[in-house]
Amino acid sequence: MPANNPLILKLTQSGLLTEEDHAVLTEVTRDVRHVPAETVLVEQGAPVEGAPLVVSGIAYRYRLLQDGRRQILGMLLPGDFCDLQGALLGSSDHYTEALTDAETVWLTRETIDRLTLAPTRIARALWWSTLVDEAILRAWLTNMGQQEANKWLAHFICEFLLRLQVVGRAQADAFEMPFRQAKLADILGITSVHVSRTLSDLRDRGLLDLSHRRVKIPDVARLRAYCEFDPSYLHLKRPDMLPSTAT
Amino acid sequence: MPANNPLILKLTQSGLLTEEDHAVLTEVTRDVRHVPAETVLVEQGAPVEGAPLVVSGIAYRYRLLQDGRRQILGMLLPGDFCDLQGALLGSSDHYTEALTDAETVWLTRETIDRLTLAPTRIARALWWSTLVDEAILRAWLTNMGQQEANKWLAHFICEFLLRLQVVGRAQADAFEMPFRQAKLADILGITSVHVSRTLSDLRDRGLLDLSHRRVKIPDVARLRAYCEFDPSYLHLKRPDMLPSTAT
DNA sequence: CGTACTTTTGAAGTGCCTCAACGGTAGTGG
DNA sequence: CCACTACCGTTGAGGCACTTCAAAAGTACG
Repeated sequence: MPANNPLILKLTQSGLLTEEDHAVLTEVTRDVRHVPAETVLVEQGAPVEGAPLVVSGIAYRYRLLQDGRRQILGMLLPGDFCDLQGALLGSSDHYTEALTDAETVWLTRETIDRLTLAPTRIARALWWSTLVDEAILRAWLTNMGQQEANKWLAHFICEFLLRLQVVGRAQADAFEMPFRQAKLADILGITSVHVSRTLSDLRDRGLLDLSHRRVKIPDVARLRAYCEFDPSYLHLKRPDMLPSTAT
Repeated sequence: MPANNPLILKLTQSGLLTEEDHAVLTEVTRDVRHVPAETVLVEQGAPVEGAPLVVSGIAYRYRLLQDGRRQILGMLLPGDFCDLQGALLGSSDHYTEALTDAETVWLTRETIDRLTLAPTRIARALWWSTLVDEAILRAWLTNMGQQEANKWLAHFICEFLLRLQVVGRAQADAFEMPFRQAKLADILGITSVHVSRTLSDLRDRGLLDLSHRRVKIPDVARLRAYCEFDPSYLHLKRPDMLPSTAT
């Protein structure tokens, strides 16, 4: 794995890691495996042995209801663990699936125990990362409960843009949307028909343009103000960082 | 603090603690402080020093929007940390407030560091408990996104009943509801008017009776089936345990 | 250039909201 | 024990956000 190991990039945001920790993390994330899009990485209910880590590409978590409806619970970017929760709790309460073609590293149960039971700062940094995941869930819940669809969609775009920028997968005001409107609907908890109408509405307001899988934001500050986006819940060191290299 | 320390009761569910760990936890939760209902325990945005633990009574987390609307993000029962997240991340992204009169213990930053940076199983058990909190958030998000109000309300009641039973605060099919319909509305993300109609609907179906602050469930299995309640996400050792002593 | 899939648009229906009034339920003081 | 007061919960009527069903238009790919 190259020097810009996304796990190290991410955990550095916790401010906890030392140089030696970098070496340990580099060593345990050596064995990269390629998976095609739509591969199920973790199955709901099944006992979990080890934890997959996303190195490149994007994955997502979701839950299924009895009638087949689906709620997407989170997006996993490079540097994110697919299911550290499941590995530590013993079983997962949701599915995790590759959204795009992706590269993953599977940490074994032994490696996880070694990292999390040892008196290192790595354990705390990994804990930190699950706490940030939890903070994102609280933000989603707030939007789902209190905001109408266009503000909630705008908020999701603001969050996704920023998270992509952190790992160098977005420009300052644009990025490639790696999924279709049907999945956006499963994220927001609305129908794909309404996603289409909501996108038209935001386009008409000049806040957001999504076409040909590409999101372009005319004025990021205005979009943020519109949906009350406050990035502090992501606990980034540089929450207003801007440009970076593209995909 | 008595022998039935709720923190120990809760963390025992993780299956990680030894007898020595119990002694350590007993020692750090000695200094109980009483707070009246509606006391703000953790403020959104403020830097967090130490973490309050609920010993008796009930607290809850919430977020405020600019216009004053509120989304409740979780209920905290005896044995739950109010804001371990905030203590570890450095600042909290939401408010935590006592719902009823409550007893709390404040763990200092030093104690938290000692417990979470040491190579003990306590650190893992505390991490385990934040992961269960996260699993509850995923369940709430799924209900909020995919279920109509009466199923979501029923699901919340099933979860709350079970969590109260674990700490001995509910009977097999009934419990005292410690809050009014307006707060139930802020939990579910609907208006209090609609909470009232939804409760009438569930009462008419014979699934649930809430009156004079007391919830009575004629047939728990039927209510669970109605809202697709599957308690595995709570990661309890005995998910179908039933009776216990009342408050 | 056709085929399959996504997105858009329209029309009608439903769940939930808003506003407003009425009824119930404590708690307080006479 | 009864008034008075202050909420809380219930009910009704009308409106809006989102859904459902269906068809048309746009897009990607062999």
